[in-house]
Amino acid sequence: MQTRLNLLHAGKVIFLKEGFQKATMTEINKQANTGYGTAYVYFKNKDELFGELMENIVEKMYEVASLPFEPKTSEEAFEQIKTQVRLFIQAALDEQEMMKVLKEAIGVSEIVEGKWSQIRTRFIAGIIKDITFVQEAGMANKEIEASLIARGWYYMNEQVMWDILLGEVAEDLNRVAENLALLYTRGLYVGK
Amino acid sequence: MQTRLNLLHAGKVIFLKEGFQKATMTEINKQANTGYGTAYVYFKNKDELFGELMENIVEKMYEVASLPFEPKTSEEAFEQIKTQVRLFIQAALDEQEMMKVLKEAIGVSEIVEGKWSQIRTRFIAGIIKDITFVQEAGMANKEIEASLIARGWYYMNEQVMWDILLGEVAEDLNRVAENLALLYTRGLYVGK
DNA sequence: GTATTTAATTGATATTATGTCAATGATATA
DNA sequence: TATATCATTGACATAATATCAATTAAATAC
Repeated sequence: MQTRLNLLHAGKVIFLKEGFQKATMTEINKQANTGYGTAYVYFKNKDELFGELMENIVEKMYEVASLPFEPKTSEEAFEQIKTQVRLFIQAALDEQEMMKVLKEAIGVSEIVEGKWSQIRTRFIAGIIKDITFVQEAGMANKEIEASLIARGWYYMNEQVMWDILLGEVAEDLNRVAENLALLYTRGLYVGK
Repeated sequence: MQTRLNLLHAGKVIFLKEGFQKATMTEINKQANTGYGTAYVYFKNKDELFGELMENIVEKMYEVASLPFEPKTSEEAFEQIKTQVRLFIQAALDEQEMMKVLKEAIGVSEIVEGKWSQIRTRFIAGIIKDITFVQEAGMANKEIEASLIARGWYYMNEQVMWDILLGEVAEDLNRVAENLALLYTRGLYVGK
């Protein structure tokens, strides 16, 4: 349906210009050259319209979350983890402006929060699998509770990603990935 | 001023009952037995009223953020870090219900987001100091960039704290603190 | 080619919340 | 007791939402 696509496109324009909270259905309809009621025919509300707009981001994130991880040595693990951190942050940077709007929307809209939360869940599930793998291979500390550490490790990555996105972290992507992966694999302290 | 205190108290009641977004000035005034306009005399808007209500939480968090950290050995560091994780999460749990509302408000209100962001900044600054201290004492890996790792470590703690608050993490506080501190100090992988 | 059904579009309407402000009421000071 | 100051109020203008009966357009039948 052309009108629907017009509205989605108009929505993107308005969301990028105004941010999530300030964007209004009135403006989106105006931008799409449709009458006020029209947007409500195709979308329950603003949240749902944005929900559709974030779908391709969701897909890309799912892809990153399901990357394979089967290192044979700790060194290999370190390298692979570094790569995954880079890919995760890079995926966000590829959609930087929409991601900024998305961050705002997560805080405001139940629907958007729900979708993002599913991304989180997938990542964390993936990391739990990875940790269990290296623990069983004898590479990793078995005292560690995979579900907890997976959560912590994911959050560390996500939040640093938001900071980079918002320009609050100066360091370049490689250095960030290197540091995070280093802490994760080797810990902060030297000499056991 | 009594009216002001009444409004603050009423605000707390309504925020706890309705959450941040659903709470309205109309309801708060009703709860305080004041006319509609009165709340606007004492507070610029809902955000500012909530901002005042979160002040004691802010204070408590600042206290936790400025706890001393001068370990003499890695073992001592581990213990102190574990304690600090526990204190941080416990401080949040002490105000569990208000913290839930706060989490919602962070996403919605610039004012609240700003205040919470200052808490973050203080914690991260404190952690940078702590990392630099142990690096200079030769206890910690000097390749690591303190500012990056401080950020990551803080975020890991903050997000896990929110999860515990919302009942999304089953493990008990000690186990959580133990695991996070373990990852932070020793890393996930064994045998260098 | 016209009539009829079905689908798409519309904007007026009811609703709900916000923030402002002139007017009123209460209290302290001269 | 008069007057000045301060506190309180609720009606109002504004802005956004979601709904829906009415209109317009398109597709199908005859």
